[in-house]
Amino acid sequence: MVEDIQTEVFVRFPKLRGHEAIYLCADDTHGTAIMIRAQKEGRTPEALIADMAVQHQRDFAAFGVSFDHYGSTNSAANLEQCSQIWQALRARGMVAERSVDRLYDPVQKTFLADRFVVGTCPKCGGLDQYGDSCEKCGSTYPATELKNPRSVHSGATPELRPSRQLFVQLTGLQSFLTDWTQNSGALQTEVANYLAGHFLDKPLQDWDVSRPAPYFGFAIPDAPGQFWYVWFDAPIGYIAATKEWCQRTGQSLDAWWRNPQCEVVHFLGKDITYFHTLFWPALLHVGGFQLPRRVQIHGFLLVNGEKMSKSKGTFVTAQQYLEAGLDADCLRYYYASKLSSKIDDLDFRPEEFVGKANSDLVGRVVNLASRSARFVEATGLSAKYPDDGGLFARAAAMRDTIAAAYEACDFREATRLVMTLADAANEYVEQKAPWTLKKDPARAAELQDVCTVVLNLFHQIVVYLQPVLPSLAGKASRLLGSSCDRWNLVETPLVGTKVATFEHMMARVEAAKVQAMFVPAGASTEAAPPAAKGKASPGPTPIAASVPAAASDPAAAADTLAKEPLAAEISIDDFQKIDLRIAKVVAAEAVADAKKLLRLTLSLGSGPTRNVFAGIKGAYEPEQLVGRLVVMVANLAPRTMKFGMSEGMVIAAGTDGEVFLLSPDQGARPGHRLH
RNA sequence: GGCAGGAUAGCUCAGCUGGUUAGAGCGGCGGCUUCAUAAGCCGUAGGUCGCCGGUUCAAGUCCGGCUCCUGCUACCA
Repeated sequence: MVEDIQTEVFVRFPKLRGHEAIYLCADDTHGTAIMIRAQKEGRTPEALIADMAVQHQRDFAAFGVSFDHYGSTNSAANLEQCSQIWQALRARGMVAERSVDRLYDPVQKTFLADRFVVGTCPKCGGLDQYGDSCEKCGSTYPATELKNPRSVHSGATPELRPSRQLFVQLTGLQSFLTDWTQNSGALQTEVANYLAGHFLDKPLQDWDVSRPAPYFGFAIPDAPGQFWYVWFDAPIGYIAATKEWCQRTGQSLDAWWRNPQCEVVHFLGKDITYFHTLFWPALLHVGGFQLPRRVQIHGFLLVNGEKMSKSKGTFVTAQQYLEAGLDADCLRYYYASKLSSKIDDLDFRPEEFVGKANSDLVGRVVNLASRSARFVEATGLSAKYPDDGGLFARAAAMRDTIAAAYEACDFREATRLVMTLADAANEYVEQKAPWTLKKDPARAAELQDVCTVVLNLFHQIVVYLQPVLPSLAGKASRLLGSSCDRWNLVETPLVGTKVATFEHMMARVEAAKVQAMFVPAGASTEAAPPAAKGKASPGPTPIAASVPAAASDPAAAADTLAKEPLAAEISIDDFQKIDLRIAKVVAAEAVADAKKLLRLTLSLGSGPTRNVFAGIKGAYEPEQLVGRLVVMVANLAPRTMKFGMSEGMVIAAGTDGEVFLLSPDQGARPGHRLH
């Protein structure tokens, strides 16, 4: 969402200035991860990505992010563009073919990336290490050297199988790419240096762009059984999305992608830098398309200085933010006020967020309208713009400086500049004290003049912030009876117009709501080992999850005990009757006819998996459970339920309907007994 | 291990091509005000600019070394 808001602000700016600009985005849908997830959920990848598309677009809409077109890389238009670029690569003799040995999961019938294989480190004997390197001793090795290797997906022992792969040879474009990355100005200097030092200092390696079936993606037309690697078709989706937009609006694709007058700007996260700064420009070059004027790379979103991640429970979704009752414009402003053109990570700090929203937006900006509009509801604005000591002119004169900051993606600077205007305006209010003027009927004209000045300054500020706060701009428009959607409105004061009845424009942020956002159902779960996404968790990270506010409150804890008093004493023998085991969630799905139940497939490491019905539907999404470890009662007598046999029970904590699953510290494996 | 980036007030950061008493916002502290969504205004305290050395009339700013932090990368590109 950081990225989408950043891009959105960037796009609204030229639109505000009267330029023709379009904002395109698409779901990146292909690849192994999606395929396997769909398999686990027992549906087709197409069904999965269709759901994701709906969910993504709903979230974006809720944050005022308005795309001109939202596509998918799994579209006919994209297949067509991919084929065209592929032909161009073939025509230039840039495609090579050779055989490569790859690890293969015989159960899932799929080749495995190294991150999808875990086993024992060949150097230090560390358990459950990835196929590329050991996090315990730091050594690296080929996945084939891993002892007791098993597939993360199925647990099966992988086999080595030869696979015919297609490569794009990039050496011929070395000088072109060197020149573009170092001299075009499209890249941030850190990025240009990174590329120069990592890739361009030696001959570029061939790029492996094919994956053997089964693979969710596009079949390569002239290579049976081969699919394009997701990073081949993903960026081409930019062009495909443009094409779909062109078809809808009757425009020509070439007028955008092959027009030197058209500026293409990409926004992306630092994790996918090289795809967009080497392979992508290479593809564009070969395909005869316009290269991006700017590739703007941003950092990750942190929470309180820590990497935000699902596995640590600090992951907050757009939906959670909104469900906590927080305002979309506040987040937009907060992000904008922290984003510069650099790659720095963006640290979300709750107190700072509350402060910025309340002090900057409510206290300084909206407050301008709120402390002046009421006085002129009856009279409207003065017919002639009064002497304001040069305030309006000074604010108008700042337009180019503010514009330059937007243009440079330095939104932090842009919002800072605008806030200085709000400060000046509040000082003016203070000085003129309209509340004093109001008491003296003889000074009615003066009062009207003062409010005219304040509301005009407010209007300027809102226009300047329109890219960041579109919703506020709309409300200000209704108040002032004038739009706030053209940059040059800051140059001419509004005079003689009516002023509508003042209404609240923005709610103050309550700190409690921000806290609530971090404690959604199931947030404090330690999700599992290296499964799904194939990204390493950095180092040994025990359960660092956010602690529910209530639990850290002694009073609430006492209350909890009162609600559920301690049970009668038992002997150690009694306890040992219960066989508690660590289990891994292999699959999870909602039980259609049940209100509370999820059907879990649990693995104890070996032996048959267990089918367990757990009453946690209200607290956990099935997909967030897959791959994580839980604690189960393994020797509980099986019980026939309406929906089938339940062979065990999953342990969870909570009162009053709360459900918090338990997770072991890192290192515990499925099958371990709790003693 | 390789590479990149960073280290400036309690916090987040500005400090361009080296040049007067190192800045901003937030926070802290003191006061004023009451029109406004307990909002606003004024004042004030805080820094050996990571450490060591060098160049210079002059260095946070350039050069060398060191320490620490972060990220990327290491097999797959």
